[in-house]
Amino acid sequence: MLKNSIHYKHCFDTLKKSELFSNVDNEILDKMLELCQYETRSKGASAISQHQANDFFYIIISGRAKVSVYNPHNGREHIMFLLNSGDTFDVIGLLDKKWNDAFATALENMEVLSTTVSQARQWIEQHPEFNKALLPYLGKQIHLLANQTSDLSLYDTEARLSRLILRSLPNNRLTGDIKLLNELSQETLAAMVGSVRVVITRHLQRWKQDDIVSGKRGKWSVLDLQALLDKTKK
Amino acid sequence: MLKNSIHYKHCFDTLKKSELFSNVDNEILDKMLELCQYETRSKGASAISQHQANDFFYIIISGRAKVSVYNPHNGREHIMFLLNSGDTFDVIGLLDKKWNDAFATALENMEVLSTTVSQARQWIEQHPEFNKALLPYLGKQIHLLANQTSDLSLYDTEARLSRLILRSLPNNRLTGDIKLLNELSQETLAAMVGSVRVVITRHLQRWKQDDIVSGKRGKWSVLDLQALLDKTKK
DNA sequence: CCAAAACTGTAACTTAAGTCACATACAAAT
DNA sequence: ATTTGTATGTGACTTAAGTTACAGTTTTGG
Repeated sequence: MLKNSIHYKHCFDTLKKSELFSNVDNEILDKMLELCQYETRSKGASAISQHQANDFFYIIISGRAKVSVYNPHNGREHIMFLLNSGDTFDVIGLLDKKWNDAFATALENMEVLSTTVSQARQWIEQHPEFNKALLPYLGKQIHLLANQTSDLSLYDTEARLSRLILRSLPNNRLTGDIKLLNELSQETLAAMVGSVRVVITRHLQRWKQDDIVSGKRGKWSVLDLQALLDKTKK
Repeated sequence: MLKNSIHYKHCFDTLKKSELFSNVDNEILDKMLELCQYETRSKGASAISQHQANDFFYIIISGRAKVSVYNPHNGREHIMFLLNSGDTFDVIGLLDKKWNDAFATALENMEVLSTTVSQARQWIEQHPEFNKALLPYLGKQIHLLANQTSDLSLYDTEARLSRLILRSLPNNRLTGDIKLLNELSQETLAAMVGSVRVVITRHLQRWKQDDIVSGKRGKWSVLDLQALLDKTKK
């Protein structure tokens, strides 16, 4: 991307606010941006496919994406990560060469910066100070995966759904509207907790009967936080 | 550990053969070893407990350990990793500060090197060249977790068990004795695939009836590799 | 070498959580 | 406004995979 691009400042500022790049020196960030392409993806587009995996590396400027794996034999999908502004795809693929099962799909219209995986790898090698941000970022990803693994193995669908919801609540506001529930379809929620749509609907309706949540169809609120907490511990 | 310790050479040689430390310069490895304590753990001992997590960092010299999470409400365990000679616990805890759910237990008598987490972090910061080994090592851990997540979410217990077995087969020898099955109890296998012991027994006996495997009680062999492969794809 | 402990095999039973099918409700588009 | 498509709510049915219980077998440790 050329520095005089109309998108340049926007991208620069976004990265400056991100966890991964905020501490990178301005001049170095400038150089990095020059190596990237500014691209857009429209809702539903797969940002990268299984087949071209490992060829490109993306940094998200705006819009959300899901990273998922599929089982072709029963058509089910599992969503491993939701990616937001400042996130990358696929940082895991930078670490070694064997990550090709997952792929990303745009949930909304997106702006991304793209470069090649080898270029990104080079960049990491040449900027060891970047590891100060990279290692904690990787740590977060690992925690997310570890949580999913333990949830899937140790808890039932009701507990997993309540855990997902509670984890997504902003720390300061422990009740009221549930952003997560209201922004993602039940189908998507199901794919995030490793279940299917009907089961999610069932739990939500049951909770509604028991006055744990209220609302319907994309307008939910938590009424009884403690009850929801109890559900996570079965 | 003092350089004249009787364990010194043994430890040094082990690390020299490990993925993570083999490329560290001898002199630097010497310095590192000086900062570590040589300790032993007997079978069944928890190498580290949930409560003291993040205080100590261990490098395994000999013996195996499991890293697991528990659900206290139903008593079930899930094994996230098996650790071998050259592995560390907990490398994930080095990345950030929020990893305290998992704990390690010795499956056999073990020799370990211990140091503090802050010391290990310092060491990483002071030796950025170490990242060349660390990043792929982290990549492996992430792949393992990602595989577990997708297996748990997308496949049934039979597929998960066959996947575990097939992944553990040495690449060169695709049939014959199954090392993994024969060294781990069915209870342990169950905890690795996110199921319970009886279900594992059921599948194994069913496979035996169908001439896919043969043997019993810790002496199993694969008879029909293709059939086992087919099981992974349901 | 023997007793205790741990592991394995099997059966009967229960249930969470799938599948399938369809009606309804809302949203987007022309 | 009407149509088209997507998302949601609900019921009937099926089944994988849990739970419990117990007997037989092998290993371990004193």
